[in-house]
Amino acid sequence: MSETSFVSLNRSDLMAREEDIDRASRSLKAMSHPLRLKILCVLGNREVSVQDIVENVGTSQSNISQHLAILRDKGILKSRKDANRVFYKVGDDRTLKLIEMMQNVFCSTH
Amino acid sequence: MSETSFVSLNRSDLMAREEDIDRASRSLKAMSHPLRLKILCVLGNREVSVQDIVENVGTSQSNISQHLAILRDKGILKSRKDANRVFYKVGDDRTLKLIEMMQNVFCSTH
DNA sequence: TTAGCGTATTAATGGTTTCGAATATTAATT
DNA sequence: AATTAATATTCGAAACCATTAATACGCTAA
Repeated sequence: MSETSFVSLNRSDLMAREEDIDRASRSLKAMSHPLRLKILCVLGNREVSVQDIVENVGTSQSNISQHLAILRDKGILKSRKDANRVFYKVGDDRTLKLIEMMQNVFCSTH
Repeated sequence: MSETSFVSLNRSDLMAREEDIDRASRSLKAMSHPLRLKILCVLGNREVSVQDIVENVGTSQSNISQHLAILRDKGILKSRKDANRVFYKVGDDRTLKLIEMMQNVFCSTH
């Protein structure tokens, strides 16, 4: 009875597991910086060079590079080197889907 | 047929505007702490008392209260006082939808 | 080989977040 | 009025994050 009324401790809840929570919050945290979110929006489902990201996002190359490193290290972006340049893209379909969904939720032109 | 093809540098893009980006990143940031994400998952579409949140999330009352304040101040939660207790719920449908979508994306039991 | 481009790294600084502990507030109960 | 219950607030220390500036690295082309 002390387990509260109907406020579900139910372990079968979606996202009930700590592991899911931690994974999700790590990803969200990585995405929740304005520059990083903008990077993700610039990328969308394409593969874009650092150069182009810098131009489109609008901060220094060094700053972009650091944010890209964070997104890469957290498993959100993948990179590919081609000669002189490095191309980034969103690493998996789940994340891409989440970005699209955030656009749905947050974008006013819509 | 909407978004599979390109997601572009095009300035008419969804989430192209700084304002959307900032709003989105503020919300994401508020949601991206493990305890706060867990609070949101415990809430779902229901209204739950602080007491029950404390029991279900598992940290001190003070800590929960601080996290609830952050979520409330950022416009993610709304609260209602009933005598001695305070009940919280997710503040708007957009946010609720986002939470559901994150569950879709991140939860393994699924 | 040198020069130059594109990208990454490092270090220093300043800013923000987090948590525990203590205390305050408010409402109900005795 | 005093006590207890539920929630909120404040403070300070530690940890963490972001930005700039400077520099390094790796590649390509003269």
